[in-house]
Amino acid sequence: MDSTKESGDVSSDNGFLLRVGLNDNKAGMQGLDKEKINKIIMEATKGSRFYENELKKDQQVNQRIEKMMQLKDKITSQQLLKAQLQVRKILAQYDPNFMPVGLDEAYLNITEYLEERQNWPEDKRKYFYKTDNVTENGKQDLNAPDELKLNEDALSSSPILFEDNTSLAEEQPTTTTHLHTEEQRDQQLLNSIVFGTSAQEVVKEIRFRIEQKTRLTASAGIAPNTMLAKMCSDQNKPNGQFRIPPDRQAVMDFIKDLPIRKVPGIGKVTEKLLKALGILTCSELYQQRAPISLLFSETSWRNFMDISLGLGSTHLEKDGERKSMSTERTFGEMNTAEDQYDLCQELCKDLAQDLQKEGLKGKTVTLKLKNVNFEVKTKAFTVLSSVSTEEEIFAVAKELLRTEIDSVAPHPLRLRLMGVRVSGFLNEEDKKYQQRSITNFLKQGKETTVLRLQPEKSNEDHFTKPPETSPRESFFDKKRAARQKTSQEPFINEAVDKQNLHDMKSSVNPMEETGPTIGSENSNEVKSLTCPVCFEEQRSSSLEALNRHIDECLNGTLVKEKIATSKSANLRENTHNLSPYIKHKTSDTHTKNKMNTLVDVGHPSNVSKNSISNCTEAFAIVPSKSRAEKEHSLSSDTSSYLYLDQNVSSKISLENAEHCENSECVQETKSYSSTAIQDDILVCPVCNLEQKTTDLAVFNRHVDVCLNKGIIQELTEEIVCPIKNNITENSKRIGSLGKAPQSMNPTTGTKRSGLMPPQSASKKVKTCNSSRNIETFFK
DNA sequence: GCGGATCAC
DNA sequence: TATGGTGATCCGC
Repeated sequence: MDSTKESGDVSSDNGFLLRVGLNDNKAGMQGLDKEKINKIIMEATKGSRFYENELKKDQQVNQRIEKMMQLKDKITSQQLLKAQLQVRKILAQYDPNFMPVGLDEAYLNITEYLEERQNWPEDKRKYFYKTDNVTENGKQDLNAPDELKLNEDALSSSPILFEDNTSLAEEQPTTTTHLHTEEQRDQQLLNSIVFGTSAQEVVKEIRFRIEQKTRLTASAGIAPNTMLAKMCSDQNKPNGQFRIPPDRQAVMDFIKDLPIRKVPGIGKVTEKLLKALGILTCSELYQQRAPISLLFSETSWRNFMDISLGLGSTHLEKDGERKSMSTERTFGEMNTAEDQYDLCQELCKDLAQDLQKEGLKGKTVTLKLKNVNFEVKTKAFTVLSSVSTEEEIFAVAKELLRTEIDSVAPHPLRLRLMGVRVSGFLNEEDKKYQQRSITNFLKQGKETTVLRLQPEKSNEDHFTKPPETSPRESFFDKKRAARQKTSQEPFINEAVDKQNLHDMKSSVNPMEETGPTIGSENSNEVKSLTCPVCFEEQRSSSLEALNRHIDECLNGTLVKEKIATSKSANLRENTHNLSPYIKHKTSDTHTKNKMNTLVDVGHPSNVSKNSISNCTEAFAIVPSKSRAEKEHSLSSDTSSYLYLDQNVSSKISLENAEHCENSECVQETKSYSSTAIQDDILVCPVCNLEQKTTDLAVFNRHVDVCLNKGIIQELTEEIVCPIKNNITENSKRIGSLGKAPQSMNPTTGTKRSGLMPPQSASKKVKTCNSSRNIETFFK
């Protein structure tokens, strides 16, 4: 914000000097001390009517500029949006399930379309292009459809953007119906083009239509899989296409001398690492597979091998659910805590708005900081419930920021970037569940938790003032102090405590933030005392007695709950209903290694130097979202990848049994075993009692009961939603597979199965143990 | 889960 | 060319 203001001032100064100051562009004026002279002029004229008037006029011009820029942003974003829609409409005709990548790329599987097209009459494959003056340059005969690259002159000299022309011939690839005169007819025929039935032809057609419609050119790659298609699209970059036939030899020929950097997924760093091993090309990647297997992770090695063999994904995954959302900002050095908290809150506000637009609630808040030395640091914290509002996010982010500020005190944090991210989104089911449990929890536990807190005086406004440095007493303070054996980062403890407070919305101070989910009304009135842990109403009205009870409850000494150890199947349902601590994941099928045909359509009118007139204009029109995005759009491609499912030659498969092990499963196993399971003994993190059972479903149920005793009944009565997961099977694996290799391919590995609720067992459990100190705390 | 790092666009 | 912004993933803890 400051930087904007600054640059605004600077530019207006410059503008003003342009008006009043010395113009040294004239002949014979070079070499003079321009600045000095300008200074003298300014001084001399300052205060004069002329000066004032010039100033006024200059300001008016500045205002005009500002308005103009706003308008420009508006226009450009609309136009780009329109172009995007148009392109997508076209692509959908070739593959309704095409996969967009970003704003300007897409993968298509045109196998089916191609089959269908084989029998199409010529008329159905004929398109018209419109030009301003056909006769002018005589280059309109697009007679080179057999060339790999479309006649560039022809394509780029058809610069009509059919803005409002809905009767655009391109839309109706039939001939004469809308022609009125012979002349028009001849004209149209002259400007028509028929595309063939091959993949190459189809892709040419697509590119042609895109350009006619939007004036954006595109590059394309056609290959047996997405990876190859993408690399193909690079081959004839500005406004061209390239095809690798679905043939093993062709693939290997293509791959052979390809620099590894061309491979999607291999970036600057990986390139350098491999280079150090003398690996520059894909074939060298294969030759050096032995050392690579020793020097890189299993995942990386597999990925490298896939690359060197030309293997890539052959199915287009639908856009998965979003996994995180963030916002960040770069600025000139910011070093006062106050500014930093303010900015942090602003980011939270923006993020909250974005989250709410998509109706998302997440559990993990991550603060990202970049200092003036460009060093990046992230700090994350996961809450027990979820966050979505500005206040909720800020409550966490603020604490994360506070730690960082404190960590360098008394020096200031010298920041150049700050960002806030929310991840760990709840699915619909979780949302319902959380809402229920939180409301119930609060209903029942609110008063007591309020009472449990130490009185506090401050009226501090957390949102605008730097928070005090001394941690406040809170719900868990005593417990923590008593139990904490390992020394923890002070911040984390504090944050956890505060978050617990926050979760319970149990502000001691009514002036303090009160979340929207629960009002603070009556929070001072105590009618009954209910233990927030076991939800049992307490007979004694003595707060001390209650506190003692809570202590005991947390210690587990009061928990008499006996969990049945039977492994009855219906536990699965219960587990699900209560809270899905453990869920079985389906393994993603590793389909990657089929040799299929993939096409990559298009680059953007990559503003190649020779087609600038054609493309620049179109690309200058870019959404207003960010300057960076604009620049990016100016320099990159609208590529679409076409995927042809022509099965081919040798199927080189790296698949083996390990692929059955979904990486998430493995990870779950690992983390779970590191938290709750040790040597097959399950210890409830709430009551701290050893559980006799080894059945995780049973164990989970116990944890549920422990945590949500009051709510459980209600939920089990109301929600019946059987799941298919085989928990028993899963639970058997857990513990024994703790060190199973993570074998998924990065492109398919960590995608969540659409059928499965995203909350994994480990996540839930880990949430309970939500941070290291909580874990310790419970122990 | 956390934090650092890499990568794509 | 360098720098930004957003989102995803991996890896070692």
